[in-house]
Amino acid sequence: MSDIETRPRTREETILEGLNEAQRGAVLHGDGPLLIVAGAGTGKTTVLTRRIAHLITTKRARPEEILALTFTEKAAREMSERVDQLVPYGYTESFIATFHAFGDRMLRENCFAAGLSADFRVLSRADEIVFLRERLFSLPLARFRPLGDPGRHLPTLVEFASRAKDEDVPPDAIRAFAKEQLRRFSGVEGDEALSLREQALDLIEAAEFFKAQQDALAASALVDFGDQIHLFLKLLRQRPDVAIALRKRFRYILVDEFQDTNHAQLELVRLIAGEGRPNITVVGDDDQAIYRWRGAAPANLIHFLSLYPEAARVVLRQNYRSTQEILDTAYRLITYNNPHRLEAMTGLDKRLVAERGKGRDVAHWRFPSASAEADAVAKAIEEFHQRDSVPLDEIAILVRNNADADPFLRALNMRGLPHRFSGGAGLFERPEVRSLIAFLRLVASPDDSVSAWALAFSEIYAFDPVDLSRMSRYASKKTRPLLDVFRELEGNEDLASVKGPSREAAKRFVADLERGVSSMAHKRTGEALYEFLKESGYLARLASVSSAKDERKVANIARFFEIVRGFSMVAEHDHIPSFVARFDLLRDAGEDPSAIEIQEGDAVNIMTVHKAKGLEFRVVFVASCIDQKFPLRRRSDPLPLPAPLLKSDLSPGDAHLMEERRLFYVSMTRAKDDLILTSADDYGAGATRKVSRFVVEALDLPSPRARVARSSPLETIAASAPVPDGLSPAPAGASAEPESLAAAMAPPLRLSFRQVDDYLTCPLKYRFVHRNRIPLLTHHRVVYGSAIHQAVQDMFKARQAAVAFGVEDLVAAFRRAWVSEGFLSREHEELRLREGERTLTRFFAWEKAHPLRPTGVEEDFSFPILRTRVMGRYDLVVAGDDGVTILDFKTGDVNTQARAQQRAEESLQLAIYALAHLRTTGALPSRVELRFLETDLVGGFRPSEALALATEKAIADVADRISRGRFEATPSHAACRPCPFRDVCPATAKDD
DNA sequence: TCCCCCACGGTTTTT
DNA sequence: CCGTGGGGGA
Repeated sequence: MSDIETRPRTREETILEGLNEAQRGAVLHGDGPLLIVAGAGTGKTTVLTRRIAHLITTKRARPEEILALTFTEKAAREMSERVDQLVPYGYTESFIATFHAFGDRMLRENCFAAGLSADFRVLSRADEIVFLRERLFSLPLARFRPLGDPGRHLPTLVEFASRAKDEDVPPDAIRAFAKEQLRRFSGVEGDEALSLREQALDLIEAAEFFKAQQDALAASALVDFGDQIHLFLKLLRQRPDVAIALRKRFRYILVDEFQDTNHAQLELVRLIAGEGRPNITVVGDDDQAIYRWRGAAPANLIHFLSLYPEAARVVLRQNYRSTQEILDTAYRLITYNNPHRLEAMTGLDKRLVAERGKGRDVAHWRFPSASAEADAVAKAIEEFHQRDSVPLDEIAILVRNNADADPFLRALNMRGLPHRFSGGAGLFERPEVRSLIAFLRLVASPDDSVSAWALAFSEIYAFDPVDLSRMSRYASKKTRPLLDVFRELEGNEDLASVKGPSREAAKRFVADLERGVSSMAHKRTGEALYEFLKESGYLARLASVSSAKDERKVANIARFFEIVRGFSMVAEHDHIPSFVARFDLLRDAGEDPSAIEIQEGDAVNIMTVHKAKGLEFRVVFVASCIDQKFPLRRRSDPLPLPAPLLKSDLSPGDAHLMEERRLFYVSMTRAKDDLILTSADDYGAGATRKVSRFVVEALDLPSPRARVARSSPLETIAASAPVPDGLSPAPAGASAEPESLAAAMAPPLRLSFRQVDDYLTCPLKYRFVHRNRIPLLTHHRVVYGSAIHQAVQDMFKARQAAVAFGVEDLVAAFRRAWVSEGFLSREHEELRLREGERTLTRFFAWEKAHPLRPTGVEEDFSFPILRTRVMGRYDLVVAGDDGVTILDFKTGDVNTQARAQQRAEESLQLAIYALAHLRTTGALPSRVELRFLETDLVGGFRPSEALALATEKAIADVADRISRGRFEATPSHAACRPCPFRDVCPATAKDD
């Protein structure tokens, strides 16, 4: 140690000095297993790094005998660098890497022993999804019946499979458990038994699926990222010789962030380290385990002690980072996780002792609205920066999820404070990348008018909006692809009024597209895309105007090219159509790499708590501290792993809350000097939000309801701040005059149910579909639905005409109406065809048992509401003794009677039918019904006059807003997810 | 105190 | 769309 003391003290030395004699001996000189429990800000990595350096310099360990495993690449890099600095050789050959990198390398070194060919490939997530999808078609999944879109259930299954892997539950165990459940409940009656049986069946299906997928992957020597570890583990279990060789090779094993590793990784360490007294050091803090959803287990530390009971224990309590006030506040919070904490379980004392003294109080600021909260935080940051000279770099706003950052980003922008947001917010959402995607889509399917529209509208071509709208409407009217309209613009008399610049743009557009299509056959995706960028002149334009914005655009485009290149490496056929297919899967799998941020230098940090782990800042704001946000509401697993197979003994709810509390603990302990928790009453949803229970726990407030004293200097600012809730559109009163004038001038409107429905879903969607008339690509669900519909209508028309019509006629009608468009694959189409035939055959038999005698089939109706004419068509009208019933046939998975009834009661369509019948005949129908063809379920009711009048008012309101030109988007999860304009809509896009 | 209904809101990210 | 959990009513 003497060499250390002669140099000036560094932070590392301070940390080492903080250890008592025995601890220092254990950390630096100790042999055998060593568990270091290190709280926040105690220098975990430093101690580990020191130990590595000490092993090499003093204990004469050879660097290559040392294996150090970390959780992130960043941690691995940092550790390597610091070891390099400490070890006089100037370099080290120690294996310092993440678990994944280690598993990958070991598998490659032992591929033959593992039964893999030497050139096995590591799969991307998208590759894995492709595999899963292919398998899914061949499986008779009960609940996951690939009814509409087989890709829809993939996320559930993929997540299930990966969780099972992380929890280290083999498919066989899942299947065995499920079969046992099935046996137990097979004779038992009642709803609960039924649902347990159903769950068991699902589990069996999922386990089969999971197993089949694994076998398929192994057979083709493709391995997904998680499997590298699991395959390697399997190898080690089966081949003790490999494990022994590794044990000889890596005499020292060190693991950082031990609590963030999963069960499989713990076993990996054990298999390599062996029994006895291996030289293994793990460092972790159970209170900072925040990756449970990836299999991380705070109990790993306990588990380690049970594996190596003789392990030396060192607890690092000396905190060099924060003030005592911050530490105490955070500690008060985390003790609410007792008795499930290491301290409570083992009697260790982990209370942190600050080197830096007491410090200022932890504050909680509450505001009336989210924007007031954001404004006040931005203002406070400005003050910290200007008055106290805190560098912006040293200030962080921590959010629970990426979306929460929005108001803060806006507020910082308003004040001109530089900031960087490391939120994932989407590369694929950037306008410049969207344009490229639109180009690729359009090359792959030239009929895709949504993409054509998006690309034409983009800054690459910048069509005149009026002209574009006109051409688009024309395309829709003539049911031609938009691209064809561009192409044949020259001789088109109907579009003679299209202006010169638009004609130019269309010419360029068509030429670029045709070049793309002709390149498609012989060029790889990247090449074709690059050619497009070059030839369209877009790249040159971006490069010549060297603003920061354009630089970022170029950087984002470059990143997109990396993805294209990545695809090229694994794809068998790298051409645009296969890339587009793969891209869609990737996107469906939730993949969206973060866009480039070019903000360098001194800037405020905004990031999620997960990203902040391991970092520190002088001033930390923990934002949106309200119930349901932080802690975030628990979302239950769509397909839960059976409790007996889980390693945890906690209820899922408790485990979730404790994880969120650890997350809050992590965010609090990032602060060095000042910690401010902020919250607001209103986050735009109307209801007043409760303050987070964590704020109450940490600050020891009397009760969650008590209002925190607004003692901060920000109180005044908050009070005087305008309270825009972000939701209120343009002030209605101000522009009322011209709008009503516009309404009076507008031509009479014709509205169908579809139009009203689209407008209510999202006015912008209405504009896209019914105003701009962007022609849509056929979706397979539409093909299926309308073919079924057609067949059923044919049957009833025949009945009306007293013509014989058998089940074979029904199926024939179905086949006739079938259009081969929009299907994911040949198998998918076959599957859907068979599904349709089966459905119709069953329906035929069912209907024969209680036949309908329709008085009207596909009858048109139309009636006025003020100046608006409402148009529509009844599927089926049946006049009976007790009045008229109007029916509508539906396809789609409605499985329960309750659901069917609910759908009927909420159906705008049925309400419009009732209203139409009232207005056209003077009487309400006695009943309106939805009939679900797949399940033979019926939902219906007797419509009331009140419903009819309410519907009339709703339609009048929609008509009024349409004629006033109100098309503000109302983005929501429910509306945007199934929307065909999701990829091109500016309302879902993140703009600059 | 318990149960039912209604409104709310849609993760976190490693490789 | 649909689970969840809080709030309100009995």
